[in-house]
Amino acid sequence: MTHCHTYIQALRNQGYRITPQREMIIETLAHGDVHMSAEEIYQQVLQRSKAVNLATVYRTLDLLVDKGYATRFMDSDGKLMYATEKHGTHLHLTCRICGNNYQTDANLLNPLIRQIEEMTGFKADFEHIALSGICKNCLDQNINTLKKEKEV
Amino acid sequence: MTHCHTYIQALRNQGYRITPQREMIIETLAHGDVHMSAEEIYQQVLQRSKAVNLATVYRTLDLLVDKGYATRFMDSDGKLMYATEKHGTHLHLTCRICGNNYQTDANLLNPLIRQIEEMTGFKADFEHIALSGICKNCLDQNINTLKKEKEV
DNA sequence: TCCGCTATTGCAATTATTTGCAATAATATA
DNA sequence: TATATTATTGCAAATAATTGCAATAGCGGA
Repeated sequence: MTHCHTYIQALRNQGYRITPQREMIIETLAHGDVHMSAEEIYQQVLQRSKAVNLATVYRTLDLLVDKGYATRFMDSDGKLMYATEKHGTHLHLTCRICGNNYQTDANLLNPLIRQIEEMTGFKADFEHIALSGICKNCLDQNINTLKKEKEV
Repeated sequence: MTHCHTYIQALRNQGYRITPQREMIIETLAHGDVHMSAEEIYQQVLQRSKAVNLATVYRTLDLLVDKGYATRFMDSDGKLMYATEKHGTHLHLTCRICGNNYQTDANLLNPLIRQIEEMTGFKADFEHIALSGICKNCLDQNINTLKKEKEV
């Protein structure tokens, strides 16, 4: 059974109706890029069928997020993006000076997630986490500027 | 020197102009609740002076985020919130079944942040991290439902 | 103190996302 | 197969956040 059908079946098992729109949206998200915006998904679904509306895309994505099958997050430009667990846990590092994104080994998250479960019993979903800060490049090049920034 | 004046001085040092609007917005965010929405900040500033506009609030908050003095994040309802480092690193756990928020010891993040710095040289800002998942309560009560969810 | 430069603001328009409601359609049951 | 129930959709309106531009004002220099 393919990736997207897992979600579709799971939703059906929970009493949700499976419409052609929902199928196409889930498929597009599950088989598309690492992360996609609602508009991107909408445009791709439109190429297959006119029988879809942007509001429906948002609603379906919301449902997937509510159910834990997808994650909604803001990218470095503050834009809303969605991702499924297909690409696993993400740990992005965004430099607020140069704007570059660095991807780091998401396995670093595993101890944290495990510790939280031990301490609280909370079972975390896969996650897409973005940490903001300053990359090594900018730290090296802007040592004087940063010093001035912190002066009070 | 008080908390909000640190940011004001730092911005001034960087050549930004300090307007009465910016002062009030920064003060409200720095001395207000743990996290606030732009609208909440706007309403509070309005009580002190009519000389402010919601667009200005958003712009000032954006500037603070760009400079690393504040964090923008989505709360459990997908609503945009802002926070300063006053309340330190936050680690929220949001249950997607009951909707409850649990706050957990943010010190758990320290090893992760340290590890990232060692591996990549990336110096992370204070953060506000929200992990989605299922809390212990719901896990206990909904064991059958969850089983059904995962059936494929 | 005055003036010039230009960052910042208010306002209105634009864009992105959400919501209400009537029409449509998925699906269970007879 | 037909029907009933009601979830879901499309559409338009509403809300939340962003952007363009002329007016305003912060602040450095003379």
